[in-house]
Amino acid sequence: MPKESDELTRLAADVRVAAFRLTRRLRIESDIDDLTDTQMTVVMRLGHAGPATLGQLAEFERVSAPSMNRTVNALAAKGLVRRTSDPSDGRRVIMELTDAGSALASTARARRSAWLTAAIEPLTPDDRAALARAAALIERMLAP
Amino acid sequence: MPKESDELTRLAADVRVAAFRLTRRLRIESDIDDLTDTQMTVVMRLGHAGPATLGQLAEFERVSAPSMNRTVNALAAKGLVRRTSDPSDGRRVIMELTDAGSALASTARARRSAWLTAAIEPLTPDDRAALARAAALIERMLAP
DNA sequence: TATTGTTATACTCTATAACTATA
DNA sequence: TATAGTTATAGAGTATAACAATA
Repeated sequence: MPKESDELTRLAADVRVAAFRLTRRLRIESDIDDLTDTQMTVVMRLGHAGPATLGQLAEFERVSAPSMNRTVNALAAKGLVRRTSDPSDGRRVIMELTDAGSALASTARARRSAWLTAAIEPLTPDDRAALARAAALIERMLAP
Repeated sequence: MPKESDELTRLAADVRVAAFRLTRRLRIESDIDDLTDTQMTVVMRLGHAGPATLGQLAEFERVSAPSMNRTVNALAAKGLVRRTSDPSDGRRVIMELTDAGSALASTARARRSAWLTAAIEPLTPDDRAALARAAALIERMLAP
């Protein structure tokens, strides 16, 4: 009979591997020409979490401010992101998606969902419940 | 009462978001100085799936052969990866981890597992079972 | 003086095209 | 001729340091 800690370690490894593989696959599904991974990540972040300052984006993506500035410049040049100044603090610049940027985020989201929805569709109600529960558990783990 | 398809879409979105967030967090946990994300990914791949040719690595990581060649050069310069020629086909070059590379992969794996194991440890047996089942389901979805 | 963003500069990652060696 | 890998060159991402504007 395996030790309790062995089971834990095994489960952690299984969850980790599943998350990495699924993420990789979903990223492939949502691949969009003319946008690098970095740029796509920022578009998805703005689409999901709404407008953000340059510093917030840099911190979340864990890149330097100059690096994020460059990425935002590229997205702005493509007409996907718009800069507006914060009325309450002149130092701050708010980044938000343009209509084209929102549309692109929606398209990418739809592609990802399409693949995953098709994969989930044939599952039994019990299986689906397990997935739902696991997703909720992970969200709880990640919560501050 | 929501339509069946709405539930599906919602579940797919929840699973997708959970996988992305967990992956991001796990990547941060395994951050190791002096190795870029790309380099670390290749080390983990070789550690997990064993030796591979340059072409196989490039295809799996979805980068060009020259790009992967450069990454492998960097890893070889750091003493983490070793090139050996395929005895059965002189064109091919097999990449494999050195002892130092294997050790580094183990360290990264341990760091990731440490965080996730700690997060799973306080869960009830039912919750753990849901995670295990979800991980197995995802592996099945990804299977060819 | 501290914070937010930007510019300057240098190094790494990436791709396409051209080249070498082997099948 | 086709395939696996490498080298050459150019464009994009990244970081640190220095600068500008606002709090």
